[in-house]
Amino acid sequence: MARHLITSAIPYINGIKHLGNLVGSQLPADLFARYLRARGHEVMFICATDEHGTPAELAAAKAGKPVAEYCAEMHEVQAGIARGFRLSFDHFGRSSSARNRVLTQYFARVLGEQGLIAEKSEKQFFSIDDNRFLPDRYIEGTCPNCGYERARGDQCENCTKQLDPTDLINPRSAISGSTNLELRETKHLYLRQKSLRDDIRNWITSKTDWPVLTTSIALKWLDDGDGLQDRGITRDLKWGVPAQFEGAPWHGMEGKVFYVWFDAPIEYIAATAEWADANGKTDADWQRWWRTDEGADDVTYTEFMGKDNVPFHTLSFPATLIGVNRAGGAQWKMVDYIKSFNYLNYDGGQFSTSQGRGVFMDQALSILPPDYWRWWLLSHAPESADSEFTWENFQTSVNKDLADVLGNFVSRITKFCRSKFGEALPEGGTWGEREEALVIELTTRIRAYEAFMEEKEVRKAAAELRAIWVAGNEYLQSAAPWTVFKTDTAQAAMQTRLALNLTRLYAVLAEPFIPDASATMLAALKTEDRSWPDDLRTALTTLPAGHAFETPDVLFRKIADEEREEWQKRFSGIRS
RNA sequence: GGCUAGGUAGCUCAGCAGGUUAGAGCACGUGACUCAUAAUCACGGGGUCGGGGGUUCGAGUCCCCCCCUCGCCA
Repeated sequence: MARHLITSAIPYINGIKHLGNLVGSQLPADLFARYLRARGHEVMFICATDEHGTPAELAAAKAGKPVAEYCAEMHEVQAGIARGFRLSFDHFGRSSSARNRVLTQYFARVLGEQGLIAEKSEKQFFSIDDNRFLPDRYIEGTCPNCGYERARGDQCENCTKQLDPTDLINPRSAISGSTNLELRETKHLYLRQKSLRDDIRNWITSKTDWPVLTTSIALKWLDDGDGLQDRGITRDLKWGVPAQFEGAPWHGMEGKVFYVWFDAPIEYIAATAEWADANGKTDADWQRWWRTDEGADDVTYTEFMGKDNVPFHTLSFPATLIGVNRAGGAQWKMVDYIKSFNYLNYDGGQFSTSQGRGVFMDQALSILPPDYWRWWLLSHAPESADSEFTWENFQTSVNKDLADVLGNFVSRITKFCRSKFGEALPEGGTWGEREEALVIELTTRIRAYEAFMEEKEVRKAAAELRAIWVAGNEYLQSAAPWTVFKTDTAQAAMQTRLALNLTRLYAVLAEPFIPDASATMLAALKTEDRSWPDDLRTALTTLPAGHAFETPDVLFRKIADEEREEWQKRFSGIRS
């Protein structure tokens, strides 16, 4: 019995995420959380929406709504889709919550008191017509290097040259197109990460069991070029956590907010506090997950994210926590393991939110139930390298694995039993060599499955689970109760009873991957016994002779070629 | 240009403290079975492990060079 804190990278608020986002963080995190719960561990699984920043303000303006209202609505939309995919968050929070505002300001204050925050003055473009400062990438102009007329202030997309907004010829606002810009002096806070470089490096290098993908990205940022740079943690915006507050160790930050990447990871903690608020718990109840001085010592904390999020989770957020812990007051839990993922590509190119390319979460649910997506995405998770979604692969994988191997197993044994013995587990017969051999094989495979799940080796766990399903079909095929029935009814009864117990076992083992089908299987077997198969002999005799069941409908219908072709066409275009 | 990861059967991938005839799933072929969602099970064909050198008794597995893909950074 252990305590596991699990967080998934928090999705940005301005729209519905695509399947690549889902498989890179929320879905594998959910798999892990469900598995650990099934094993009887205490789990706190946290996610949230990341709501601050310029993109949210602009999206709200485009929708003609106040930004707070827009975020509240989009949060509900994303929460609904998460439920649709059966993501089992203990809490799905909001980075715009009061809890996050308080915590973010608290962390900033302590960092300031520790001398880890510097004030810097700099010049930034202010758009008079938009009445706002413009982030680098929201300024467009002519590239001084290649003459491309739509270069962005951070980089020219045409010649890839890195730019400073002031380099641009004829700069204009990307929001309104206005050229009525002026450079204004503005003051910002910087997190002095540079001074924490050695602490961060020591911490990273102590994590010898992390995926190379995670540590190599972190070390690269630590050491490349001039090494880790101090990072601006405030912005000239209205929508965010106010940077000037009572007790702040600085002045003159009125009208400024913390940068979205400063408050977003703090939301992991805040969302746990939101969980406590929403469930009538006390501060101590959430602090025992995050405060090592308040009982979080025995917590194992695992983060899930796509590779683009790694720098923030290996450098900026740890820098914040190291700095605050240094103050000697509250001691905050740092991550124990970061599971990072590569990208999922779509049919020969990239998924793209901005271009609307690929399949988005709401669209996916509108054409097929969540288990189909969960199974395909997890069994093809981009762990060792980028992987690719194609409709053909999706169709054959899902039809073969779910419909033929698992679904048909359940179908054939329940229907066979119903026609020969009726809808209750039949009595009689004794185990022989074939059954003993099955116990040995399943024991080996289930122990391997457990190991892969604990190591968060998602694809390998999926492959092992599938092999466990196949073992059931092999058993039935060689036992052939339909033939045995003709000469030895009792023996056929034993074989049937065993196979129906296998069905319960499959429901328990597969629950982290395909929770809906798992629930359907248990309901059909009229049992709520989800006990984990520590001992296979026990697991395969859990349902006794005489136990009634219901023959379920088809568990997974197959995807037809015509459907696949239609979807292929429908999703090849651009989402509006 | 620098760096990370990768280039293994038609497809998706595993393998690598270096060691007998290189593995899995899908696809393909043959057979078995008929309980089942035209499902299942068995067997089989198929790879000069990106290319070239080197170390070694022996190299997808280590070293060097080159080519290609993806990403990050400059």
